[in-house]
Amino acid sequence: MDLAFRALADPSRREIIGLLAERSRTVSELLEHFEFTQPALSKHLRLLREAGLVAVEDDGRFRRYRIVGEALGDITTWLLHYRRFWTGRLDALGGVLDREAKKGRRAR
Amino acid sequence: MDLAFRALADPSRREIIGLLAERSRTVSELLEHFEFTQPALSKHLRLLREAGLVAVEDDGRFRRYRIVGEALGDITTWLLHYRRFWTGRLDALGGVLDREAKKGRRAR
DNA sequence: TTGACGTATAACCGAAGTAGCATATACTTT
DNA sequence: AAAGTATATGCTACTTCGGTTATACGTCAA
Repeated sequence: MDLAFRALADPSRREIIGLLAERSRTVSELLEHFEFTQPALSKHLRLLREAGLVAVEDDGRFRRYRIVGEALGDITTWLLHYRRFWTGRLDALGGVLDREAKKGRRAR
Repeated sequence: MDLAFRALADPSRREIIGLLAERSRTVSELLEHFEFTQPALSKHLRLLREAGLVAVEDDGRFRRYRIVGEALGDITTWLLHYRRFWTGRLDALGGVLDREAKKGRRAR
């Protein structure tokens, strides 16, 4: 989990996750959204890969990145152990989660 | 959020959160659970403080630490935007969260 | 008031992370 | 095979991290 938390500690990498959440993208597509250089992006992607947060797939001469949910799930599960500490938000959160849980059951 | 994610990237600091989740503790109480020195612990605690994850209160000559939920809530909320990526776990998670949501409603 | 206790900070260390530039690798098209 | 495009890695300089020892400071007890 260290790697996942560390990877998400950087705003650019969180933004990458946000972009990949919309749809999978190649490196050059991702690059359009950032100011920094391509090697810098590749390094961010490597960290995200090593943290298990994203995966790559060869796509001709491109490399297509996508989100891998498991690592995100791991750390979220860890965090949810402490959800009672922000119970002020439990109303809003609870609503969302309750709906989500129902959806989950329905899908089963 | 950078600081919170970064603070949680260290296993010792996550353990501190776990200990403080049981109950608030003084520095020396926390120290019993670790191998490293007191200054090392103080540094971890400083990072957790700066990330807004914990707060201190003077208690005579002791300093008592406790969890502050808001920062945990912030990052968890961020992560939950991507929960659809680990829907395989949604069953187990959904069960927990559903119960939690019900408890929230009951407590209201 | 003196001394022990509890905690924080400072100074320092080696290891590891970060950013920019240059370069290597790999696939595609001609 | 050559040239172009897409992506990854190396290198170097700089910063940060996690730990240590030494020390400062406030509080309590005697």
